[in-house]
Amino acid sequence: MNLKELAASLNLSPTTVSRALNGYPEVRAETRARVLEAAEAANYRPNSRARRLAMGRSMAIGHVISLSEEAQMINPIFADFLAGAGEVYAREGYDLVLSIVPQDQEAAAYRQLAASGSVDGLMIQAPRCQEPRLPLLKELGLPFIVHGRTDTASDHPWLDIANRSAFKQATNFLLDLGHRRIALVNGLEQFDYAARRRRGYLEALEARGIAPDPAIMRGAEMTESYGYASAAEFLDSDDPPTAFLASSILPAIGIRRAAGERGLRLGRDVSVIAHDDVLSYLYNDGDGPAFTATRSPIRKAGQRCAELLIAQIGAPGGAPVQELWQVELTVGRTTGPCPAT
Amino acid sequence: MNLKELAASLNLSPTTVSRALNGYPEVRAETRARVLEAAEAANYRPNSRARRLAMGRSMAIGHVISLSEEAQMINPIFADFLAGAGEVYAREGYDLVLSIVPQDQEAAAYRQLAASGSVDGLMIQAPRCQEPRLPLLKELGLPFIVHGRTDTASDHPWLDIANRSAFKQATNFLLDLGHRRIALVNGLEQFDYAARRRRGYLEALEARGIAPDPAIMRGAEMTESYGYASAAEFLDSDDPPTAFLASSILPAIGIRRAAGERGLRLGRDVSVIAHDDVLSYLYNDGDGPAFTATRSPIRKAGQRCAELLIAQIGAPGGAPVQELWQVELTVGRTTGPCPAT
DNA sequence: AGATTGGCCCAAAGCGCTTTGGACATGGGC
DNA sequence: GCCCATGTCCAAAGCGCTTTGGGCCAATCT
Repeated sequence: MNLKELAASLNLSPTTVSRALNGYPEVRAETRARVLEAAEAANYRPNSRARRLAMGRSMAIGHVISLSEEAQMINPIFADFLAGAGEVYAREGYDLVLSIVPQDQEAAAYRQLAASGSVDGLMIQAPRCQEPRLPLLKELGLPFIVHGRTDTASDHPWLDIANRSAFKQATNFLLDLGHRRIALVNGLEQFDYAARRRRGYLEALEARGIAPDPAIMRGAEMTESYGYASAAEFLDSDDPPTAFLASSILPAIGIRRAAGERGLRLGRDVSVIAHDDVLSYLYNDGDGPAFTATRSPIRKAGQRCAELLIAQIGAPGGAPVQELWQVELTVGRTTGPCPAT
Repeated sequence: MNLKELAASLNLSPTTVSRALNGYPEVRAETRARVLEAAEAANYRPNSRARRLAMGRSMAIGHVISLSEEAQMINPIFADFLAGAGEVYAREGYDLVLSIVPQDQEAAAYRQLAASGSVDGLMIQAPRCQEPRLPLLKELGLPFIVHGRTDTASDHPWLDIANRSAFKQATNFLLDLGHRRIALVNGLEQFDYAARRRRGYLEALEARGIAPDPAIMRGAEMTESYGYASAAEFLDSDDPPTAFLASSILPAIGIRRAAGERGLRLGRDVSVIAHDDVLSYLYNDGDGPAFTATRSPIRKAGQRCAELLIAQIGAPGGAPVQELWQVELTVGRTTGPCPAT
């Protein structure tokens, strides 16, 4: 059933039917009702291919996820972000077009989406400190928003959390508990968020005159086994840390495992603070693990980014929206005073 | 730059340029080369909206993920499946259209994708025992493939792993180690895979004349905290199990935490077998946790499903492909003989 | 009364491709 | 020398919508 047939069955022109369905005013109320009813009855849905062509818009947002040697995996954090954004897209009538490509085809994927007009906007995740996609995005001329920031001054829309201050705060919290040897189990520090967290950690140490020790600072893909391996190595060293700062709940779980194997209890023998993206399947609350955590729901970020992007597509021009979200430190059961030596 | 302009710049007709670009034979080799070169130089990419309309195909596959009360989360398993499928789509020139909707809009989402012609095929994940989407899918008439099976006899394409036999095998393995009280920490048993796993578990028990105890059998969304809570409760009961069967690594991690808190060591005091979907960020190998596991990479399943679906779209008709993958039990360090009482 | 407005509707022109149905040479076979 | 196959190209007709630019008539204004 297409528009022409529907129009014929109503003895109306396609023009009128189209207008009735799309809410234009120049159609009598009675006629509109008749059209809507017939469309409903026939289960008519305008052909999106034709619609997109005629309107010159795709009603779709592109997400590109690139898999590299280092990050072979689809980051679990992406998934929750996607869920948040996806909810908004569905509500607003946008499609979500997801491109999953090898990293060396990342630029090509963006070009393809833009040049072929498959999407009306792009969602950019996990920017690096020096983000090579930025010049590309300017060139493409599509609306976009970055979840996160970059080193360089930016005049594009972004949304980020206060990573530096969160980790500074977390480090200070541990310092206040008497910990002096604090390990950093960070994400890949080529990513801006990880670099900022490291900076916050270093600033806090420096403010107390503590020299950072590279031997207990690390950055890698945030998996459980990475957290485990790092903690195992640190704890077995001559000068083990008494506290850990982890960039995600996943490595924190690994740290807990390593500690457990060594008979160490979190919050008593070893303290751990994790950044908690509030991943839905790693619920960290209530009766749960209750990691002390810097917490910021990644899913909410996805929602908000989607809203901002859609707003920008709807009304281009204007100053780029830039939102910085503060992060709360919630105290759980994995931190405690530094044990006496 | 569109086709007409490109053609004009080459003193050719749009017809010829289109044919040259799309590899049709009726174009001189020299002309084709000229066209390709010019297209490359101009960074020309055919407008996908127009292309889709003209071809009557969308070159896109739809995935619908519905969030319900019980499953508010985007399942981490979906993410890896998506990654696998996405790789194949990218390689084959298909877009991945992801709809994330509240469960009560699930059917509407499928209808919308189909009736508006946004996609050429549908990927169905996580079928329930009595899957309400199946009649809907038949009605829609789009090619689709189900990752998993259903109770009812089916004449549609699917790909599944041997869940029942895997869990039967795992249960037998524990029984052979002398365990008699084995807890089941399953996924939501409205889903077919979980029901089958339960059946495998029950069959193995029955074969040894052991009556299953509902008090240590459970099914829910497979989170870490679910595994933790279940294990905590079971272990603190009057008649605690000596072994656990978990439907995913995530609850298994929770079980490990509960055991650890109680001073119990996995593989010695308590045995655990998990089903391992080989989620990339929960790597279970090498130096890692090495859960004894029934293992089947969900990502590979995603790849294969995508391949099968695309093949079906390319050549409709023919008998539906149905693939059943066997699952290997890999012995890790979380299982051991039942401790003497 | 004639002129003007506004409400309602329609015909037709795109949107930028692909594809059908030729057109026009050229060359080989008889 | 004629015919037909072959190679190469093009004009034009869609694909199914949206949107522009009227047309017509009843209601309102002067």
